[in-house]
Amino acid sequence: MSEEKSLNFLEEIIEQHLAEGRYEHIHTRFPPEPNGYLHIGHASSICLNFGLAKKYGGKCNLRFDDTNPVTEETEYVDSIKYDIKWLLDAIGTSWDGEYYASDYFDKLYEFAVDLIKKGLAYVDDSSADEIAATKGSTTEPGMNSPYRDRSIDENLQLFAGMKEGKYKDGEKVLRAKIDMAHPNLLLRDPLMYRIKHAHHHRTGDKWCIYPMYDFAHGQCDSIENITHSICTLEFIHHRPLYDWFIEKLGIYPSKQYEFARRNLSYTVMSKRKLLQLVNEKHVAGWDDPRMPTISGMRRRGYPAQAIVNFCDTVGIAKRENVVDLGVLEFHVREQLNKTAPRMMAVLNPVKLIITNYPEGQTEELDMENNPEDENGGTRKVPFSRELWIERDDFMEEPPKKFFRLGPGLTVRLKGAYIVQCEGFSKDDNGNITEIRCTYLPESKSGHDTSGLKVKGTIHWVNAHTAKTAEVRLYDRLFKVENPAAEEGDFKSYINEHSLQVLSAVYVEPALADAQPGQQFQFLRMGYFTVDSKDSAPGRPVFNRTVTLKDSWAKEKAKD
RNA sequence: AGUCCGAUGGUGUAAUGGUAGCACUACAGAUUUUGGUUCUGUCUGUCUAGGUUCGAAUCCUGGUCGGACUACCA
Repeated sequence: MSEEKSLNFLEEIIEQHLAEGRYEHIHTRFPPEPNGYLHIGHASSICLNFGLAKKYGGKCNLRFDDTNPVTEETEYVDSIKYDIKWLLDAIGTSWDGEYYASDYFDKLYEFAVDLIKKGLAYVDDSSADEIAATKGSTTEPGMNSPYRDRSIDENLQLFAGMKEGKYKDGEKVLRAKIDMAHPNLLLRDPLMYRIKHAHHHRTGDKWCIYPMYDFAHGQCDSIENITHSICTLEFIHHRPLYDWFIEKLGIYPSKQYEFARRNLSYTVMSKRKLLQLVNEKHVAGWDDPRMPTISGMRRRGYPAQAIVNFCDTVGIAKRENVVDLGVLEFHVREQLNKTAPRMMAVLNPVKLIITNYPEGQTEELDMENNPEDENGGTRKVPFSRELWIERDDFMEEPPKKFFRLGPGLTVRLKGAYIVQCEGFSKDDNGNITEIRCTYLPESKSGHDTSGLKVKGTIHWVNAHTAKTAEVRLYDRLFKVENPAAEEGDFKSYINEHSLQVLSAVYVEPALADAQPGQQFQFLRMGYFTVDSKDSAPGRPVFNRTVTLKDSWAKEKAKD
C-alpha cells in the first residue's frame, strides 16, 4: 500500500548519486547569514536541507555565514537558532553541528596563501571605483589591473601586510587571477579578501581582513565534507567560481545545486526590504505578526507544523513562482482545526435581552471544547437573561437567506436555547442599542424537545460574567499580490488597514486566564492566539491568526 | 546587447517517449447546534512554429515571453 510520492529534482539527483555509490551518505547544510531574521523563504530551505538529510539518513549542519562583521550581530544568531529549532521540532530532527564560517578564518587564510603561491591570486591596490570601472560589462570585456602581474613574493608580502593591519579599509584587496574577459562577470578576477577594520561578533578584533562570500562558502562546504550544497537560483552564476576555487585548492569537491526561492503573495521576502519595514516602523518589529518572518508567524499563531506542511506540499523547482497566501492559510487552519479549543468571544457587541428568562437566574451550560477532538472534553459556560451577541448577527431588514437575527427571526444560541427576536431599540443616530427576544425553555441544547429546526446558530457571551480583552485583527501587509514586481517604491503598496485593534472585546470568563502562546478558535470568528509580548496577567491580548472560511461573506459579496 | 536559467489549469507542483495527475482556489450538492469541519461532484492547463517518432509536456531546431548576473553584500 505504498503511496507513490513523486520526487523533486534534488531528490532524483540524490537518489541517483546514492544508487551509483558516489556518496555513501549525503551531507547538507543550512547557511544563514546572521544579519536579519529568518522568513518563510528560509523555512523552505530549512525543510529542504534538513528534510533531505533526514529522508536519506544523512546529516545537515547549521552554519552561520558570518563573513561580513559590519552587518552581522549575535542578536540575529540567537533568533535564527530559536526559529530553526522551532521548525526542526515539527520536522522531527535537529542539526548535526553548529558551525560558523568564522571558525574557518585561519584555514581560509591558508587557502588564500596557497592560491597566491600557485600564481592564482594577487593583491590589487585599485580602488573600488577603479575595479568597477575596469570590470567591463555584459557586452564588453574587462581590463587587467596594473597590479595583476606582481610577483608571488610581493603578493605574499602584501597579503601578510593586509592581515597585519598595515593598510586602511579599501586600500588593497586580494583577487583571484582568472580571466578579465570571461563572459561570466563573476570570473573576471573576483575579490577574495577585503580589508575591514571592524569588530566581529565572534572573532572580535583578531582579523581586519575578511573573505568574500565566494571565497568562503564553497571552502566551508568542503571543510565540512558537504556533499550537496543547496542554494537559491541567483547563485547559479557563482557555481563555476565555486568549482574553480575547490579545484585549484585541491580540496574536497562539494557540489552546488540551485532551486528557485519561494515567494508568497501579498508580502515581500528580501531581507533588505523587511529590514526597511522594521527600521521605518511600518511594522512593530521583525516579529510583528504581519511579517513573513518565522518569528512573526509564530507570534501570529501559525503552528510550526503548518509551515512545514506548507513547504512540503508546495515543493521546489527551478522556476519563478509566487505561491498564494491562501495555501499557507489552508495549512494553518488544517492544524488549528484539530487542536484549538473552541471558545466564544464577541468582537463587536450588542446587547441581547431574553425577556422571558427569569431575572437574576444563571445556569451553567455544558459546552463541547472541540468537536474535532474526541478527547477535547467539555466546559461550563454561564448563561443568563442578558447576553452580548455580534452586531453583525442582527439586521433590521434582513435579506433572504440571512440565517441570523432580525425582527421575528429565530436562531439557536450556541449550546443554549432557541430564541426568537421580538423587538429592538435604536439610539438617535439609528444604531441598534438593544435586541429583545424570547426563548423556548424546552429547546435547551442536548435536551431539545421543541421539535423546531432553525437555520442559524450564533455565538454569545453572558453579559454580567463577561471579561474584556484586546483583540488584534491582522490582514495582508500589502495591497498587491507581488509588491516587489510593481512600479516604484514597494512601500507605497502597504495595506494601511493591515492591523485593526479592538480594545474592548467580550470573552468567556475562562479566557481571562489564557496564557501567552495558547491558541483558540473563537466560534465563527477565526483562530486566535494569545500575544506573547503584550498580554498582561488577567488581560490577554488575542492575535487573530486566520479567519474561518466564510461562505456567507462570499454569498454577500455576490451582490 | 553578452552569458546563464526557466516556461504544464487562477496558483503551486507531478508525469523523465506511451491515459496530462495531485494540492490550493473557484463552482455545485450532501451533512452539520460554528454560513466552520467532513464528504461527493464539476470547471479550467502542456508558450509558439517546425522536426524526429507508430506515438512528444518530455528529444532536436528556430522564435516568443519571463527571470538572474555587471556590490570591497550574502
